[in-house]
Amino acid sequence: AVMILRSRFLDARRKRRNFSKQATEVLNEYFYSHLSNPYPSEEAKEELAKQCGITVSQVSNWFGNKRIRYKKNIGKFQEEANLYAMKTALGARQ
Amino acid sequence: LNESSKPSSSDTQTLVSPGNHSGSIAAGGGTPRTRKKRCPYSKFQIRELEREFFFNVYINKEKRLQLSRMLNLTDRQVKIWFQNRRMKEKKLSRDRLQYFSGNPLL
DNA sequence: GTCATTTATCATGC
DNA sequence: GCATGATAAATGAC
Repeated sequence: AVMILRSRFLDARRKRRNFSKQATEVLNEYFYSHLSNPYPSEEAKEELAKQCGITVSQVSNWFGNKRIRYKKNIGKFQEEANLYAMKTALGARQ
Repeated sequence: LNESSKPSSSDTQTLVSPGNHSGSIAAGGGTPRTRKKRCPYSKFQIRELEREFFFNVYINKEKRLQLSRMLNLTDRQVKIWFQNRRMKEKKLSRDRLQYFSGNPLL
């Protein structure tokens, strides 16, 4: 039984699975609403992890990847940025 | 394959953009200092590093110099490898604990 | 020394 | 075929 768990643990680490649509939504909302300083605190990471159903490490990985990929090609993310800017603007109006 | 990642003699042109580590991600205006390009180590280098890591998680200066010469790495690279390896071990322990602690065993 | 990062690379999903 | 998540070198703060 232990060996089975161990092998499953190793496999779970190796295999990559995309996050849910809702999780990506939450992460993007935070990223684009903090675009001037997209570095969530440890507490914020824990809250995001809770909301998204992922681990704090996965939140850190997501923000690390997002920051570098956004910086390397801002143009590619312009549409996405406008979308979430619009979304938060409408949300604040309610 | 790749046994040499040491900047032996005059290799200092495998260097890249700065280590922008301050606040925003908008590329800071000045000081484009150089950062060494990330160079994955060979299987042989990893095997020897892991072998030493198994004996002691903290490596002393003499073994470090010895290893760096054997693997054609700088002593700084060996030092940093051990630092990163200790962090990896810590993360593995955290993940194991989280995975095997009370939760669905699916 | 630790540790949050940056950056490139690897592995997988689709 | 790239998008995406995870990992491996390398840096810097402390």
